Amino acid sequence: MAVRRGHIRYLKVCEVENQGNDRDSHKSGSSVKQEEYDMPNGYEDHMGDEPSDAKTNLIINYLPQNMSQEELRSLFSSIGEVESAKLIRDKMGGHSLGYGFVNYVNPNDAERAINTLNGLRLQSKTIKVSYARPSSDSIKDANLYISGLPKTMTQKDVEDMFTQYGHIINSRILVDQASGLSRGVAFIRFDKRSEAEEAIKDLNGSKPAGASEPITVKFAASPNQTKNSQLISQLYPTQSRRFGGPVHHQAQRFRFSPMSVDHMSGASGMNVSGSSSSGWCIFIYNLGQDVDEGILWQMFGPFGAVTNVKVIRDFNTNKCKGFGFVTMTNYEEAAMAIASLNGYRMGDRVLQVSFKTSKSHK
DNA sequence: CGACGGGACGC
DNA sequence: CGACGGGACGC
Repeated sequence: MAVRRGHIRYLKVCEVENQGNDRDSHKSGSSVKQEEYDMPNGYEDHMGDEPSDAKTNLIINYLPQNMSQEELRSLFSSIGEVESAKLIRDKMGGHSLGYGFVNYVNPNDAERAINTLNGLRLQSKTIKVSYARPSSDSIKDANLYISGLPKTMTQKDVEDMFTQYGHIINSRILVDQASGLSRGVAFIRFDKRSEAEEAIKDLNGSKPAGASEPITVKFAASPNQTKNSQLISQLYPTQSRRFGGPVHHQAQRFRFSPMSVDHMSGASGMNVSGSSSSGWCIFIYNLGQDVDEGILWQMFGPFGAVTNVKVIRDFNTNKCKGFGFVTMTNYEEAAMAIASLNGYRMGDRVLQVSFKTSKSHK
C-alpha cells in the first residue's frame, strides 16, 4: 500500500499560503488551503430535507495520479469508518481524474478528516478535502473560461469581478511558464451553472476597469476536448481503426472530388486552397454536435501525420456547429484521407471532406 | 503545481 | 436545407 499511516504525521504541516493574502481567504478557491469548514451553501438552512450524507460526504481533490481507490479509502479510513470511497476515473481510459469522494459513516469523522487531511502532501500533490456539495445537475458545467484579461489582474481581482454572480468554488489564472506572468486567461468555477450563465451574460464583451480591450467569458471546454487530452488520446488511442486505416484498396469508398489526387502534387498552384506553410488544411462538414477533437484525431490519424484538429463550436453551448478542420503535413496523405473519408457515414450523417477553401465564398 | 461531480436509491 | 476558424482550455 503506497499510502502509509505515517502520512498523518504531516497533517497541517503544509498549509499553503494563498499568494500572501489572507483576507477573504474563504473565497480563494484555487489554493489548497481551505480555512472554513462549514457546510456548503444553503445547507445550514434546511437540515430537514438535505441528503443524509450532507455532513459525511467529502470531495477530495488533487489526488496523485497513481493513487487507487483502495488507497484513497485506506487513507481516509485512518480517521474513521468509511461508508464508501469513490475515485473518479476517465470514462474511456479508466485513469484517475485526480479527485474522488469519501463518505463517512459518522459526521464527526468527516469533519476530522477535513481538519486533518486537507492540505496533506502526497507525492508531489497537496490534496484538498472539503464537503461535497449535493449531487445535482445544476452544479455541472459551471466552469468558465475567461480570456483577454489585463495581465495585471490578480486572482483576487478576477474573483472580485465575478463574485457578485454567485458562489465561486474555484478560480485560477494561467501564467506563462517561463516568466510567471499572467497570460490573461482565467478559469472560474461557480457553484451553479445558472450563476455562470449570468456572469457570461453580464461580463462577456465587457471591459474591466481600466482595460482597453473587452474580455471573453464563456463556458470552459470540457477537459476531454482540450489539447492536452488530444495528445493523450493520440498516445493512447482508444478506439481507432473505427474509421479504417490507410488501406491500399479503398476504391469502394472513394468519391470523386475535384480537388483530390494527381496533377497538383506540388504546393505550387495551391495557395488558395488547403495548403499552408504548416501543412494541408482539410474541411470537414456535417459533423454531429457532440463530436470532439479526439474523434477527428481518430479519423485522420490513420492516414498520416496530423498536426492540428479543430472542432468549431457554438460560443454559448460549446456544441459543434457541424464542421471542423484538420491539418495534415503531407499532401499525399491528406488526399488519401479526403478520398477515403469524404462521403463517410457517421451515424446518420454523411460527411463532406475536402481541402479547405479560401476565406470568403462558399 | 492540482481535471469539482460518480453512482444509485429505478419502475 | 445546412457550409470554411483564428490566441490563449490548466503554469
